[in-house]
Amino acid sequence: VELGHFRDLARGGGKRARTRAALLDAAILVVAEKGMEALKISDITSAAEMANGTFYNHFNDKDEVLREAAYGIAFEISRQLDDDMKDIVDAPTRVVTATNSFIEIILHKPEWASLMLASGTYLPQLRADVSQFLRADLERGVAQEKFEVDVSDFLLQQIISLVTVAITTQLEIGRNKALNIEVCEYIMRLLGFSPAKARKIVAATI
Amino acid sequence: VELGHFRDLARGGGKRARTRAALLDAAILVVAEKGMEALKISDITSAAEMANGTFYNHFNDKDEVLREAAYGIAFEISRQLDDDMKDIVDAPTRVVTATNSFIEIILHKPEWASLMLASGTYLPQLRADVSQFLRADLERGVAQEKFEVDVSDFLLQQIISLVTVAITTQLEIGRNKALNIEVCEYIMRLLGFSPAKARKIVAATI
Amino acid sequence: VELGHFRDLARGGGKRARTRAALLDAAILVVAEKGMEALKISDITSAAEMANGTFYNHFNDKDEVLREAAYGIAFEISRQLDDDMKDIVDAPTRVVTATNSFIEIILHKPEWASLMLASGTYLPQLRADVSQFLRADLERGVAQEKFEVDVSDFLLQQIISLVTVAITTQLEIGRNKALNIEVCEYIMRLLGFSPAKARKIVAATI
Amino acid sequence: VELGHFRDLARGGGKRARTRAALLDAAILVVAEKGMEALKISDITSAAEMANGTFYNHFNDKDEVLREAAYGIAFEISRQLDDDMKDIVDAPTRVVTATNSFIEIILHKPEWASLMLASGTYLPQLRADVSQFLRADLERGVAQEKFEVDVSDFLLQQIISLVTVAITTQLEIGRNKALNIEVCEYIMRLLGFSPAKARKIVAATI
DNA sequence: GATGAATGAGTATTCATTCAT
DNA sequence: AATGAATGAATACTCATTCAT
Repeated sequence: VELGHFRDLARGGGKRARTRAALLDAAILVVAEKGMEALKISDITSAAEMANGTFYNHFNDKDEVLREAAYGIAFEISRQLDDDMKDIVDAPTRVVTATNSFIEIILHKPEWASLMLASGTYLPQLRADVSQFLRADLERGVAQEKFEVDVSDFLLQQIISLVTVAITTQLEIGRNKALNIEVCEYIMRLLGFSPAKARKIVAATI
Repeated sequence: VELGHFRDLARGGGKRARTRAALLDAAILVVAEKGMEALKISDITSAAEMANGTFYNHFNDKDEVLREAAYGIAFEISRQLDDDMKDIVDAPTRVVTATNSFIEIILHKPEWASLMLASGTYLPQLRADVSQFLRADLERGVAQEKFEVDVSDFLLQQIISLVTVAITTQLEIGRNKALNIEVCEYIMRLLGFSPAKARKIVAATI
Repeated sequence: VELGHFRDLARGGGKRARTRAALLDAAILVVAEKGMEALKISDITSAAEMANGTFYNHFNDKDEVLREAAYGIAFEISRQLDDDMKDIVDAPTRVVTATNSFIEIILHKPEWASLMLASGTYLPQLRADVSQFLRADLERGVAQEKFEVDVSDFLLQQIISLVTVAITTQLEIGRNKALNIEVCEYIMRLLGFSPAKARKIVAATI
Repeated sequence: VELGHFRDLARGGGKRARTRAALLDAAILVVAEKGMEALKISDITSAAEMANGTFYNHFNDKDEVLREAAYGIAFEISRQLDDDMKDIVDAPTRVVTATNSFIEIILHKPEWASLMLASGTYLPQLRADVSQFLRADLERGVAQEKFEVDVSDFLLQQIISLVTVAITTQLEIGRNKALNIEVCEYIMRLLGFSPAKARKIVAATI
């Protein structure tokens, strides 16, 4: 059988770690199915095929398990993004690659999507952490005199919101590569490139 | 005392209409304070200084009162926007004006903001209705050969998300005219204008 | 239009009497549709096309309107039964006639049935009042040396229960003359007649 | 202390089974005290000395607990009746024995009576199940050329209603053996026996 | 007298949390 | 550590009753 991400990490660990991992995986699945609001502890434990009381041996409350799951996922996504981007120096190429890879990673694990998107609202710290990577690339682009913007939190939020829309749209209507290209072009335009230049950069990258 | 929007409309109406209006106003306030998820019927009735049973004389459930409140607000916003825009023919000017006015209207009634923003998720029909105005202006801009985009639902969602971020940011950090200018410039860039042209259009408009 | 029984009686009376009568008629209808347990005051007033507050101008509570309606119906049934029986002296003939007529009257006004049947449980006084007519005929039959029974409350209840079953069965499966004959024969048997004699008496009467 | 019927059955079972049994016993008691209509979940749980939420760990709603209690009681009554009747072949003797034993069993457990009697109305299936035993004995009696009747649902209802009256009367005025004899004689009369023969059969049996 | 809006006590139901086993 | 039964606070919703118009 296919294990969830956390159970996979916990393979070979102790029983406690494996139980905990199973709860984290279950929490992710349940959020994907029912959303964060409708989430019940008993949904998590029954998805993990455990007694409901077991939950409290590992977490104090709903928020705790969700926070931990969200950070775990975010960490894994960062790891994969780092992999994809470690040799790229050109800032526009980095931003386009990051955008496209991020969307692709999430759409390959759609059960992660709900939690990630909701965390934007529920876990401001997570959003801030994630933003730092983007901020670095934007500042790099400004330094390279490629981007014509002031790098600010507001700008970061704007770009993140464009990416978020690209993800939610594809979760609704199904995967669609063209939308990835489209959103990358819009981001490039937003960063100061002309439509033609934006198209060229994106086409050269993904 | 200052009345809420609905009580204001209901002035001179019958007792039933006034009570109903008070509940709509109260629902808006409570959503602004606690969010839509945490909303309890008893919050609404106690904010309206009524017995909880009174709620059910006027609405069947939470959704009904929220839907009605959201549509009422949307209608009022549309009315004001129409006012601001009735004589503008240039598409970019229309888009910039609409964006700026919309943000200003919401920020003048911050208690409307939560409901409006949440309605994007909860009332897809409302979002679709509102989108039509924007779509018309985008298509006008394409016809005028000012905008270099394909008008699609995806594009509409992208632009709406930029505006949404501008609102939520100002709700958090306080009103800031510069952000209105910034988001309008980004939208102009996204629609195909160069940074310089975008700046000029926005500066000429707001 | 056809009026209910009480409005019919109240024709020509004052407005107050007519409103009251309309409520009594409405109560009967609603009991017939929903049963006594599910009965709501607002059901009665809306069936009577009145405001719910009007109810309390005429009755103190549910029980009062139901009691009054039940007695009114019982009185009307008695009147009709008296009519059918005033010239009959033979006790077995009286009992068979009463049984058959009672069932027929109720089945002609099926909206009366629910209230009458329920009143057996809810209004012991009504049941006792009605029983007196039957008791008189039974005692007459004993005096005539036709019935071989001790007349007791228990016996009355037994006979009434047989009649009740005949009514409820026909309310469920539809009217069926044969069941009237059958129940009359069973009552005659119960009162001491042989099956053959019972059949003859019933056949001669209805 | 004396346990209720279900707790008695559940002795030695697990905690879950015992709690469930306690709720079933409590439901029976509460129905006996207040009737089925007035029954509240909180009545049941407080009679069982539990928190109200516990009810929902075991039953979905009122109907479910009542249905289960009614079937449990009916099963126990059947068991006892079977015991009393297993060696009796003569149909009239069987009917008289069954009638008398049924009444006696119920009057020994008066808290069962309300539920059983109400179940006639609320659980048509239960009534139908119970009727089958009576039907078998009536058909046996017809085959033995002892009973002069057509066996029909209507006849079954009639006899059941006579028994029901015998029970309710004794619940009201106290136990009274003579009424058992009386109702058995009436049933025998109804099945075609003369008063004298009916008396003899009943006297020989109980 | 009639109206019907407002009231609020009463009840069912859910679910996070505890804790004995 | 895991279990899962029990708990009870929280909340939605109903409807008899009141009372100002």
